[in-house]
Amino acid sequence: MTADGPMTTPTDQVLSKNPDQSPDDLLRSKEAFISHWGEMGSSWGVPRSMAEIHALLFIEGRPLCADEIMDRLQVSRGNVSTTLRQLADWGIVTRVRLRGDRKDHYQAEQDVWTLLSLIVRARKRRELEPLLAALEDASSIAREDAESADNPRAAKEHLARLESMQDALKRLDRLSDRFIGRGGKGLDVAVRLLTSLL
Amino acid sequence: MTADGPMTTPTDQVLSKNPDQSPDDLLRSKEAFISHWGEMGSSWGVPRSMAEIHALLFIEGRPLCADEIMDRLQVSRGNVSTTLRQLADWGIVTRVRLRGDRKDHYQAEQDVWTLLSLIVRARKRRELEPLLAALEDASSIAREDAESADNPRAAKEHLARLESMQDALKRLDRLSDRFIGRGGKGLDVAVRLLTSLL
DNA sequence: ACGAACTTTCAGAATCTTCTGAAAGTTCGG
DNA sequence: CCGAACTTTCAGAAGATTCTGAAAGTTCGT
Repeated sequence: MTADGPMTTPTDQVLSKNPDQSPDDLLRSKEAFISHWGEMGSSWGVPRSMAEIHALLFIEGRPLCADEIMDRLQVSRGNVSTTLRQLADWGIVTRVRLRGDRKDHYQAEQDVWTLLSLIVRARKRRELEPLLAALEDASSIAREDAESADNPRAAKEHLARLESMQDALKRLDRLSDRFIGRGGKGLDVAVRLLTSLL
Repeated sequence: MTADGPMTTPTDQVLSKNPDQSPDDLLRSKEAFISHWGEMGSSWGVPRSMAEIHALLFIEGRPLCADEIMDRLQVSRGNVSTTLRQLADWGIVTRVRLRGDRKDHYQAEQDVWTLLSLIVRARKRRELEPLLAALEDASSIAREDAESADNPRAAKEHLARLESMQDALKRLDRLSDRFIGRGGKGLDVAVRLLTSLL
């Protein structure tokens, strides 16, 4: 610890004397990030408060406890508890125990590419995979039907459409397995690769 | 409801003689596709009925009019009208005029890669770009602050976090411009490329 | 210019999602 | 084992989104 100032308990930053100017630009910038991230989340089917809680943890960088989150974002304890669990399930937030404090603290993944990979992985599991399974079923039905239908032409065209959709999604599915694979750098690598090639 | 007047739409294929077996497997397969696509849409922030209308048009392949959509999916005329306009704005459905019929008919893009590109393009415009603009602002604030703050250390770390997020998203943004760029085959090409390289 | 055919609009209803908060559950030091 | 500290749960409230349907608007043939 370098002594380049008085006691720097991280939380105090907000309360520090701000003699003349700015009504705390740092805080304003954080809040801006939080609300825009929340906004984006909500248009992608992620509850706004979940995205905001994640944004707060990401932008603070340090582990926060439930109470601090409640205060900063004005959300209920129940909501915070439930949401943190989900974020932890996705793997983009980790529970951290601070010495001498019984409270759970939570810290967000700080590497953006790893973060994006984890998000992709979670959504792929929850949404893409079930859809693929369903398409598989629909194709089976269609395939059987294509044999013994009174209109084999229509049945075949239908099957072709289903399969073209299935093929494309399967390809994306397999591809994302690789991105996501080990580490979390897969996505980063893929993006750099494409950028240089295309 | 909404069963007024004599309707002699081409939907009658459904009613074709089905002597002994199947309670129409073709139709069942279509419905399965429609409801799963609707399901997926709704978990990605697309209104279920919008996804279903798109699914119906995609899986039928031929141009359908508002009345046929209303009948098949049991949704209101207003909903169909509004939704079709949005789908047309996204570019994944096109209005088609059929000779000798005053009704508008709508047809869905049939190439899956083109379809996916169009979806990506629309969402990028609606959501990614505004977020990037906001991040730009937040970074400016943070950058100014980093100079004249009482805690330059904290300010710098904050700025670094903001910028790492911004960089990653910008990269994705630029990359998707290229995928989407010409034709609609860009995505297809990118996916094949990656699959062969990774 | 009129009216029939068709489409769009939009206020309010219906529905679905998310959030709250208090009670129940858990954990841990002593 | 008790009680304080903390977390989780979940029924119902609040809020947001989506849908309906009837009225208004548009277009087109005559």
